[in-house]
Amino acid sequence: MTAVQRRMRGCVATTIKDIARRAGVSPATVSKVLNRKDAFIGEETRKRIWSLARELNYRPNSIARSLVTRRSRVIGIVVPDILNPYFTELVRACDDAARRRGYTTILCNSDGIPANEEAHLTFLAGHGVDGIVLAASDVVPNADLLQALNIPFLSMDREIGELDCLAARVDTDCRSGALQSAGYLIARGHDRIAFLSGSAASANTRIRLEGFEEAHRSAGMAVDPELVRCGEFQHSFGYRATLSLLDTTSFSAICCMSDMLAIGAMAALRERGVGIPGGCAVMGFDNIYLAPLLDRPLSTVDRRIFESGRIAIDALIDFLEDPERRRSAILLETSVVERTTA
Amino acid sequence: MTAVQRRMRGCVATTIKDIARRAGVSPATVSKVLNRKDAFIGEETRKRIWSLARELNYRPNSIARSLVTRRSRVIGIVVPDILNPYFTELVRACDDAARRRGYTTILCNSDGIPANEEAHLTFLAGHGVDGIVLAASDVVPNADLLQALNIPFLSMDREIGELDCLAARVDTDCRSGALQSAGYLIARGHDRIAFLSGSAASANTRIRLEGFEEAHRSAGMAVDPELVRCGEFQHSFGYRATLSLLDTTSFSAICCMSDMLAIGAMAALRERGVGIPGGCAVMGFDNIYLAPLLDRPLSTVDRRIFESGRIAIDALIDFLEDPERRRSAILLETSVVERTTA
DNA sequence: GTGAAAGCGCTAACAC
DNA sequence: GTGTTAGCGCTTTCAC
Repeated sequence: MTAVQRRMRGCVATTIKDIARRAGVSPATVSKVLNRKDAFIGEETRKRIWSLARELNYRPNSIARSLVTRRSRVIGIVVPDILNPYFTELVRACDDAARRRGYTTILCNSDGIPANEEAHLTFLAGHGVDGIVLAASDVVPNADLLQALNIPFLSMDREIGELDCLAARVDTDCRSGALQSAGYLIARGHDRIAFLSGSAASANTRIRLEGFEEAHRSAGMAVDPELVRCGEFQHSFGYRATLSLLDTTSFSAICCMSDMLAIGAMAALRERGVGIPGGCAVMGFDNIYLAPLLDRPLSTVDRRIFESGRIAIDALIDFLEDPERRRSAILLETSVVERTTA
Repeated sequence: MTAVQRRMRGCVATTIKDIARRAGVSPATVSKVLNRKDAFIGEETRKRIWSLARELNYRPNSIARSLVTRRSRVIGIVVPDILNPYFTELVRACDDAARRRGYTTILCNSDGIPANEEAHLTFLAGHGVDGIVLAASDVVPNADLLQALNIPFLSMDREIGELDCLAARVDTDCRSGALQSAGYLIARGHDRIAFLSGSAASANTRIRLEGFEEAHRSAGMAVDPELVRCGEFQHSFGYRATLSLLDTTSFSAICCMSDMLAIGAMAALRERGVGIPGGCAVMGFDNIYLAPLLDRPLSTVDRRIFESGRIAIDALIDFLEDPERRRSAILLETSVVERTTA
């Protein structure tokens, strides 16, 4: 339909054939010149072809090119939800990095639903992406599918077994991040610290809880199970959990495992008239770009989100361009950033 | 290279030919069945083909399909910056809507730089997208380029002349939005209201200022030019401008033309110890998903961001599928949402 | 230095 | 009911 439309309006794009005809050479020659594989092409012809290309406003049809080269220079990115500021930033970082290396990205939101994720994966494969960045908080990826698709991918923020097409795994050292966060609070004299995190079943939560516990251990303290609340990494859970904590126990600080949890927690504290950090200190995690912009700039643990996106894309593209360059795991260090809430 | 790799590992994907061979029919027959254009195909053959497809794990190669059909079922989305929550939400809404209709999106961040925007536009054209959603706050699009590319597009939140390939224009009625916002504040007894907006040169600001002024006019009041500050729609400008207002004049409310401006303004007010809304009321604009989640839930003007994305995509796809269905301009109504800051 | 030919995986006329 | 043919726009091998 559209094809017909275009033709009707006389608006078919210029192809290398058009250029070839007008330059009096073959399409092959034009292709060589335009792709700079023109070592053996006469200076004269080369000039003619380039100027014709400009004049006729030639734009390569990358669909056709991909079909023959079997490379699309497109990378798929699968995240749970781009509305989550952590992923917004990660996606932007990946896109920038990819673009710098001449690649484009296609974004997919899985909403953390395995079925969606699988659908996206097969979709991306069908669309001929060269590689995939797979990021998640909780979901365990379908390793079989990944294997079957046989398309190079990079796993971000999640554990995954050895796979032929795994380019690398990049992860934040969240254990150490949680340790730093709790350590920071303990050093400031807090001894009843609440812990808010995502699903209790997820590796992400388990690992952070380990760090949290270790911080206590090395200070000769124990964690009161009453104070650890696991649910989701989202704002709403931070709000609800804090309200519930306030109702049932006492504490002088909250160690949140995401900035959104911290934002939710602060809303609850404010609602109950608890001062921050006086009545209760709050630590976030991630250091999303909003953290410093809040009414009350949030103290948090920096995960170097932008950098991690760049590193991930670079590792993936390195692998695509030379499969020998496989990296096993890249672990990013965290650091506490002190602002006003703790 | 990659192709070679795959072949080496013996992992070429199943094609329609493979199925045809094993089913003892021609590729054409397989294509017909798989595309459900199988009115004249025997029940028996049909069954065989489907089961073979499943068994061999067939996935259509959409690159090849696009090349011949000249349709990709991909829509390009160009926004200034996905980190801006307004655009994050818009993009997510567009993506959801597109997906529901069987399309995918490719996202491009222009950072509001015309050169980037043009690069993205030609890039998207080269990648065979069926249509483009072009969203911007300030940038005036290159109409010539759009015309030359001749690819259907939809203009979002910006003015644009008549163009052959313009599917529709969707816009929020920001004049009325600003009017409502100022009217709301005036009705609550404020008579010195500051106005914070984006670039003074942009149509977006001009239109909103008109609404702001009209609200004053119809209340028999005048706008003190001292109180209107134009710069950017971003947080940092809201912060700086509020500080400067505080230093130079007096006012009891701020009418912000984006929620991010409001967030910046509130940070400044808090820094100076001005209570909200007691010392100064704050109205936002957009109603981004963060607005209700803030420490102090933000009163604002709802733009129905999600809905606008859906409407835009639907209008664009309607046009793609039937160019008769061109819509001129779609204007979305705003409404005040009252929370805690005004 | 350049071109002819083959083919990427798929669809669409039209023939049988 | 099904197959044949002819491409889509491009790259690439190999022949000249």
